[in-house]
Amino acid sequence: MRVALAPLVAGRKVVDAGGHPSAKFSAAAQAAGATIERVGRRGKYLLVELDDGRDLVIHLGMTGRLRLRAAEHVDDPYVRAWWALDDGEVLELRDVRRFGRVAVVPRGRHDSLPTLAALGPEPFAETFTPEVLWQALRRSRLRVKTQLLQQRAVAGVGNIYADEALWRAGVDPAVRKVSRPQATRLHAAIRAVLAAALANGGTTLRDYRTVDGGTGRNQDHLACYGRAGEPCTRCATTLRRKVLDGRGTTWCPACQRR
DNA sequence: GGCTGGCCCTGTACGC
DNA sequence: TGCGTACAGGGCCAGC
Repeated sequence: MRVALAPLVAGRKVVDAGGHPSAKFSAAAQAAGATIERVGRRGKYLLVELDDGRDLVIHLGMTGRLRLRAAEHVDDPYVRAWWALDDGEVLELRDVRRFGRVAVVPRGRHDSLPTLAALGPEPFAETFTPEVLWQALRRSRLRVKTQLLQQRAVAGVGNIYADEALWRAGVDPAVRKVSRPQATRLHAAIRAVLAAALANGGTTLRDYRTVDGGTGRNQDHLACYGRAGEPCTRCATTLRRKVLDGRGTTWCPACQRR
């Protein structure tokens, strides 16, 4: 997403902007008048650096999608925020379920976005090591899957990739204590699952789209998520599903023993 | 400070 | 066919 978006908007001035009146999107208008310097990313957040020392922070939520279109008016009730650029194009955040979020904050000041402020290391950063993951996980008594979703131990792992990584690592998503060898396997699994997702262009379940409007292919490569009732590809045991701390969770009761 | 559970929101699937 | 209900999910927040 960031890679596709950055060359299209960097250097462009935001001549006008607006957002849905809800608290989640109304801040979009505050970017008007600023010029986009570069586009960065932290976890699931896009950080659009503005030339006036502020960051436009965009979280796509579950169903959010950014797209560029020509300026002529298109009536789309699901556009929650928009930024008109000086080249005549409009960057739009289309988010059917309004789970996304937009904020404009002084550069690096992310206090208003607690999850971003407390975000763990990037999964492919050198600082993210098996030891770092193990130390982070053992600091809390939350279930291991819940910790992954909190983004504190590592950034960018959502529900789908948490299930996939835990399955690949052979770790029960419900455990509250992870051994060092389990953490090592989980570290490798997280990187492998995210690398595969990137290589496949993302995971398309219902509403997800890439920046150019296409769909990802990773859903065709999922080994665990969404396959409850089907045989585990590793041991042929029937995969099961349950709600864990409010999130749908699929796991193999044989491969992922406590 | 850490943890839990509820809430937001809307399209889709399913049962009646 | 049409209606009602359950479900999905990321992150915030109130309450414990």
